[in-house]
Amino acid sequence: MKRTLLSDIARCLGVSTTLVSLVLNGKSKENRISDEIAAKVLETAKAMNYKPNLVARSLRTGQTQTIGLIVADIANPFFARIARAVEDEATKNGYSVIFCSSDENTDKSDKIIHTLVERQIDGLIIVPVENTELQITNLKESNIPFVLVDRYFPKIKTNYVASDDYAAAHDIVMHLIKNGKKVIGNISFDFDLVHLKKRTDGYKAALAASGLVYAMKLDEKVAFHTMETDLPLVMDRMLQAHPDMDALLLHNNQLCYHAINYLQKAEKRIPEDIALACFAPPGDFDFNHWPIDTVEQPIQLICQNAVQILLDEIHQKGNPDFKQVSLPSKLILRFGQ
Amino acid sequence: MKRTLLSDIARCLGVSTTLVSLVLNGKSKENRISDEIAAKVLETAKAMNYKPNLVARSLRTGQTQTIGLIVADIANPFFARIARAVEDEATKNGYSVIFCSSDENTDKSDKIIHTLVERQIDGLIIVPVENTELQITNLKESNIPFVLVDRYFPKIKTNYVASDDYAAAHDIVMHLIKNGKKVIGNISFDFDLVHLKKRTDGYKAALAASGLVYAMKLDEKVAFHTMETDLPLVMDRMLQAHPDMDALLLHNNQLCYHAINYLQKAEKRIPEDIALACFAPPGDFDFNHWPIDTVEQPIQLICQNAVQILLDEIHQKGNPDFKQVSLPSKLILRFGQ
DNA sequence: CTGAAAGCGCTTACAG
DNA sequence: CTGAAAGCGCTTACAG
Repeated sequence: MKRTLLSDIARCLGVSTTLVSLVLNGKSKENRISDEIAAKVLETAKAMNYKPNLVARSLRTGQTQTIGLIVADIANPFFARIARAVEDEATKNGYSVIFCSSDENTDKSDKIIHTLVERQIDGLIIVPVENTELQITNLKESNIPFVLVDRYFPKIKTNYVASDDYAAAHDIVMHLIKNGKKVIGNISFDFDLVHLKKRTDGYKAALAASGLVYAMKLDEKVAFHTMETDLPLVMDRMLQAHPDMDALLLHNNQLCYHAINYLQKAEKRIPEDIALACFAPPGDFDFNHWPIDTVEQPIQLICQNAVQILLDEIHQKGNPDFKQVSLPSKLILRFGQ
Repeated sequence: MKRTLLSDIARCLGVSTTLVSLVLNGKSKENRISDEIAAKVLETAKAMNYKPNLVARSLRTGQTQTIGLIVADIANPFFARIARAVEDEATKNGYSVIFCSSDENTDKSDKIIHTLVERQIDGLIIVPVENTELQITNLKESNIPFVLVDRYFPKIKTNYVASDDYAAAHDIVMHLIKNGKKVIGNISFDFDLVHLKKRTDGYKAALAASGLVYAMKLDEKVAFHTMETDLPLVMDRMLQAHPDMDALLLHNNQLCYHAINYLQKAEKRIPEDIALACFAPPGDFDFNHWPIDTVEQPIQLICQNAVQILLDEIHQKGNPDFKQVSLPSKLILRFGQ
């Protein structure tokens, strides 16, 4: 069955395509099109099952009503939630979203950005990979609106929406301390990304504020792609240097799962012997057997803000001021007081 | 900075856009374009940082190199994995993917399909919602290639790739029985979808094959959107009717989390008092404290197959035969033998 | 109140 | 070996 075109409707009614286009786009009033003919157009379009070709419209208007979303890995629940939140906010505004996974890989990130730009997306929501400052700078120069999310580069002036990692790390470590923990470790990733650095800074600040000493051997990093094998080695090292370690802050939920695994094998009790706290997607530890403190980032709010900022910029091109938003996380404290 | 067009390159070199287009699309040889000029075109395109406008190309060729993906909820880890697997296979073949969440809602599914069709996607991968037979039939008539995934409608002839739910349910219940369980419950969703029915059929078959009686009060369903509150009520009813219930098959992982919760409150041991088995995304219970049997569907294989079938159909339009694939799941048995 | 015509940026028969 | 021209299906000044 051939698809109906604007011109089919026009021919069928003996009017111009201009007329039909105007009516179907709800511009009858502004163009003083008679109610009678407008009604007939609407009716005929429906009867002929007309569906506009959005590609043609896009070529003409220069707008695709599509935004690109770049995350590290859509299969990871944290990014899956970001995707959903972006989708909802975009859909509400008539936009669709094309997603791509960067796998924290610089080259892949570069390719993805190019593809998305060639596809003429109207804007981009990006969870940036480390060492992509140049890609982001180039993007700025090409005048394509974008908003960084979850992470950002302090040296580049861009829009971004992130969460308050420093405060969250500080506060959750304070909770550990308040519950008697004194030798607290910190495990991050070896990414050169500022949000991780801020978490570590927050951790350090909490120690300092409580008069606890900071020990280098309790402040470690693992490689993201090999965390499963790295984590036990790191924990071995930490416990060897500080056998009295009694709590641990982990920079994401997967690290925490591996830590649980490690502690079970080592027959340490959680949280009595070693308490765990980590950054995790909302709800992630709700059904976990062990009471683990988590920092839940306000994903939905972050994405709503990000999409809104993006759409604002799309609609008033050439806006020179950047929006930089930091939203508070939620602490879920599952043990002690 | 203005974007470079084909015509800019042509003008710059004093050749036609035809020439430039042919070269950039790697058709120099077929059109016997001199190596010299081809090289110059390539060089200039690079120097001018040319990025083709894929929207214009799409309008001309009638192909968008985009596939639409409709899942129930991209934030759900199961569907997030589907998204990732689809993305990888699509990207490998030069396609991008637009995703949409249906929320198991018929109207939403209808809207999404329309939007995607208007956007001229070349094909669709769909996890269909219940009661959308009509939508799927209409899609067939509009000649847009599509493949159903995870679920399908037995009454409609379409492409689909699913997993062998009957065998998986049968086999995992057999494992419960083999380990001494005799009063086994089954909790599904109240969706009118055949894959769920097959799971229940497999459950029944395992009971029958083992000489265990099937009890209606042990075979229950909950409403998807209210499972959290429904599940405890259902389990109350089951245990009231059969206080000796010693195992339970749950049709997805979330149900299982709520069941764990329930059993902990009831101070029942897992698996000694009541063993649990469920369908779950790969790896989902790897870090769980309780040894729970899971059926892991071969998501990656399903999606690779689905995308391949879709692309085959896109490239040889009017292909009349439907591919219907059922792939074996993997059983992860975590207790007993 | 309505229509003829140009144009978005490509690709691709067709001609030479 | 290369180019002029049509056309994909819309939207939108512009004219009347």
